[in-house]
Amino acid sequence: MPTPRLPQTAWAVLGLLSFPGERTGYELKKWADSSLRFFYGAPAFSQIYAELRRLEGLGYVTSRRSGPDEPRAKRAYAITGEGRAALAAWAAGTDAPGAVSLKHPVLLRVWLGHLAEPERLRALVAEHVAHTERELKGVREALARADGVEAWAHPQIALRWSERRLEAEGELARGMLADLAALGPGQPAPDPPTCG
Amino acid sequence: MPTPRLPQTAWAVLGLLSFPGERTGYELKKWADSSLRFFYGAPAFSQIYAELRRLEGLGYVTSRRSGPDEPRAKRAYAITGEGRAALAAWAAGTDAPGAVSLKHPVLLRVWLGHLAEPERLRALVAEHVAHTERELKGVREALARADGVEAWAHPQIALRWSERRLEAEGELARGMLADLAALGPGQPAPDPPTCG
DNA sequence: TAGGACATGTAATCAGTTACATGATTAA
DNA sequence: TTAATCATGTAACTGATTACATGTCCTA
Repeated sequence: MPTPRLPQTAWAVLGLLSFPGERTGYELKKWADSSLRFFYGAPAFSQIYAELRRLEGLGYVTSRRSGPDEPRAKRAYAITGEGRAALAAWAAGTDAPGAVSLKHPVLLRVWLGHLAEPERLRALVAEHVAHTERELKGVREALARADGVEAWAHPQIALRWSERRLEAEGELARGMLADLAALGPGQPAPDPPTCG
Repeated sequence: MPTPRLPQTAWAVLGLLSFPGERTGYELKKWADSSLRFFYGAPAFSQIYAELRRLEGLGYVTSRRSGPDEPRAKRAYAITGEGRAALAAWAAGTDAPGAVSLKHPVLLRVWLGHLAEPERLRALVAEHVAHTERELKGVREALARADGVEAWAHPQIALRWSERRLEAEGELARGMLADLAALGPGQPAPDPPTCG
């Protein structure tokens, strides 16, 4: 059977399980929140559980419930040989990976800057710089946790990339602040919303 | 009436119409493809048309069909005073703009590098560098088109940000290539997919 | 006169989120 | 004993894409 076409998120969830050990959906979500999210985003709980069910249907993971047979007992998942093979086939796929998708609400507002108060715009970007700083802290913590674990060499590279990318994000925002300032006070204030 | 809660994409489409002139859905799509996409992504044709209908329902845009009354005649849209006021209110909104969303398929594969051939991984990232170069060309063309038009000062800042961000993306990829190389040939080849 | 760009739209589907419900376990 | 965290799931919705249908206008 050829590898079925699955959304990237399904491969991401399966990927989370490709590292040694078995884990619950809840744990997967926590892990995604603390590292996957820096370069791919973290799916909601409900979607992780849905993906796990789909992957189990495909035989890519197996689950073991740890309460005897209460409904909704804790359920730990592990990847199967088949799952590992399918994931490797996907990773090796010679077709181009999908396009990078970037949706940047801050930029959207700057782009529309002609309708905003210059000061408000400046504050928005400044807040983004501060937020980026906080994100950077998060990525560094993840990096510290992954440090020295030989099985996590590649995740570490991804996190290092994320760290540098957040540093760049801060730089970029500061550059934009300068561009905004260079517009000068000659810039007209936005139309008063006295519509007609 | 308070500004209704709309998806960011609706504001983006309305934003496209906030610059002088009236345009068709088709033109909006072309414009989104050549500049909005670098920092926010470009919605599909079908979605642009859908958003335009919604915006017209809200009274934020008006349309003028240029064929007499054939169905599906060319239809040019323009923003209304109400639309401009709503957009300005949204832009000024003190609530935090949504989170930056980044989905990077290349990073997803690098993160899962333990299942791939090192050489394949290297090729993947190298291709990404080449792709980034082509994107950079696109952004520079857009920048050239916007050059000197006083009404496009803010779009220009957004494009300048995009240019720098693509330069950084290339840098980042090259850094990752180095990290990958530093893993050395001591790295074990992936499990042969002889599953069990 | 054929092909490509212009132009608009429908239908089907899907990916993904939010809100909600439920209950066990653990720590203050 | 109360709150937080752990843990799993359903239901409803919606944002957005893909594939398709249709037709005009312009140009090589």
